[in-house]
Order: sequence, then structure tokens, then C-alpha cells
Amino acid sequence: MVIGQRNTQQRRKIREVFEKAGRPLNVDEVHGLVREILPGLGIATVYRAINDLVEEEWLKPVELPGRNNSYELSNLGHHHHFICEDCDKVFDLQGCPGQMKDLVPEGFKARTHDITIYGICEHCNQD
Amino acid sequence: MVIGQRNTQQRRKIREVFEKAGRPLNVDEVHGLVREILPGLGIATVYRAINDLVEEEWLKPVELPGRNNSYELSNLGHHHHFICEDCDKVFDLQGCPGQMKDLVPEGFKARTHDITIYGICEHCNQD
DNA sequence: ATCGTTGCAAACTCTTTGCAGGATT
DNA sequence: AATCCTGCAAAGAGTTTGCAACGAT
Repeated sequence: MVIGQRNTQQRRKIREVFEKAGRPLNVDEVHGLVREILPGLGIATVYRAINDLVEEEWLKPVELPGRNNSYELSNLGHHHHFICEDCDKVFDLQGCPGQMKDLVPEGFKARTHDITIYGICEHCNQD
Repeated sequence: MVIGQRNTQQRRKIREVFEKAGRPLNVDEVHGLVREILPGLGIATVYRAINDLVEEEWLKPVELPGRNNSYELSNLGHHHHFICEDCDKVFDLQGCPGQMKDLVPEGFKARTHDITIYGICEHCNQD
């Protein structure tokens, strides 16, 4: 539900980890991070809180090929994602190559697009 | 297993639907299509046949954001995908905008990328 | 006091696996 | 005949839902 939410400890901490992360987080990452402070936190609570935050458009799902959804703050504008093949973390990328309409054949209508780049992140690249 | 496979009716029909489809198919689509001819076909058989075909590199998984894997013939070269938001089918696109390296920040190393375009396919666009 | 939220357990979906019978070589 | 494959059912992963107790308002 979008109205009448209560400001519980659990939901406060869940919002905090998203604000601090600066990159998309999946359900297990949120569960793990909040559990450092609230060890009893149940996974169903994380799912319910995230789904409510998506419904009220504070979070946006980041659907990535071949993996479970991550989520990020919804106020970020059009951008794309990088997946580190070493540490498996997801990062935001700035910019967009555009020209997507050229890829679409006659008769098809393009509405939007996702780009995912795979590689090695800055931190893992140092090893 | 990659060697010693047997040419069963089920596996023959599964290969046939991929050859005829001309676009990526998911497990349910394959199950549905082959069941028109072999009504007793079990879903586990479809999973096992597809996994074997992937292992021998006759098929390639098409991992798409927010949906179950589809699969396509592995001899298609670099290309991207279109998802119809109306009929939910997946189509192949020719070409690639390139310039992906420009999106990646200093310190990150890009290896490959996926592009998915969402919109309305030719057939659904006629309605 | 009300009623949204929590944790637990059960249910659901998608995929994989164990097994006994059946098909291909 | 050997052994791979099949269908079924059970088991796993990830996610959702029902419920009684709890906590925010």
C-alpha cells in the first residue's frame, strides 16, 4: 500500500542502505546489509518493503539479463548498467549511445531499451 | 552429456521447432509447440534436451531482463534482441551501435554487452 | 485502540534431479 | 543387451502470501 505506511525500524534501515549504496542492490544484498544492524530481519519483510517502495516509485526495479532483480533509487534518469563478472556487483553508467531506432526493422515500433555491459569493475581490476 | 546422444522423437521435434522458429524460444514455447505433435511430452524432457543442446553449443541461451531464458541457434553471430510488449515474443535484431567502451568509466574494463529494445512488433503494430 | 508491519511457515513458480520403465543403438 | 532417454514426482531456489503477534500512530 502506498498511503498509511508506518515508519518502522526495518523500513527505515532498508531505505538507508539504498541511499548509502550508490549502486543497485538486490534482495539478498539488502537483507545482508540490514541484518548487520537488525539481525532478526526476515527475508519476507525485505520483499514486502521493496515492493511497497517500488509501488510508491521511490525505488525502481533494475531488470538484468540472467539474474534476479536489483533495485535503485527512482530519481536517476535514463542510464544503463555494468555488471562485474568477478564480484558480481551492479554499477550505474552515465550516457547512452542512442541510435537505437536504427536497429529496429520496418514495421516495428521501439519504445525504450536496456543496455548491460559486462566486464571487470575498478576494484576487481586492481588484483 | 555431449557424446552418445540418441536421436529420439522428442529431441528431433525440439530441434525442429528451433529451426523453424527463426526467433528465440523459451522453455514453455518449446513445450507448447512440440506438444502439438507429441502431447505426452514432459516439461523435464524439454529442460534436459535444451540443456544438452546448449552444452554441445547447438543452442545459445538468450538471457533477457526480467524474464526466463529463451534459447536460439548458436550460429547467429553478434546481435541484439527486441521484446514485443504486446505479444511478449522475442525477436532478433541486426546490427549494433558500437561505442560501448565510451560508457565505461576509467578503471573499468568492458568485455561484452547486451542490448534489449522494447516496443511493439510488426504483427501487433497492425492492430 | 486501531490497523499497518513483522517473522515464520506454507504456497507458488521455475528449474533440476531421482527413479523405474521404455526406446534407441 | 546395454545404456541413454522419458515421464512422473519430489526437491531446490527465489518470491509471495496467510496468520497471529507486535508496534507505530
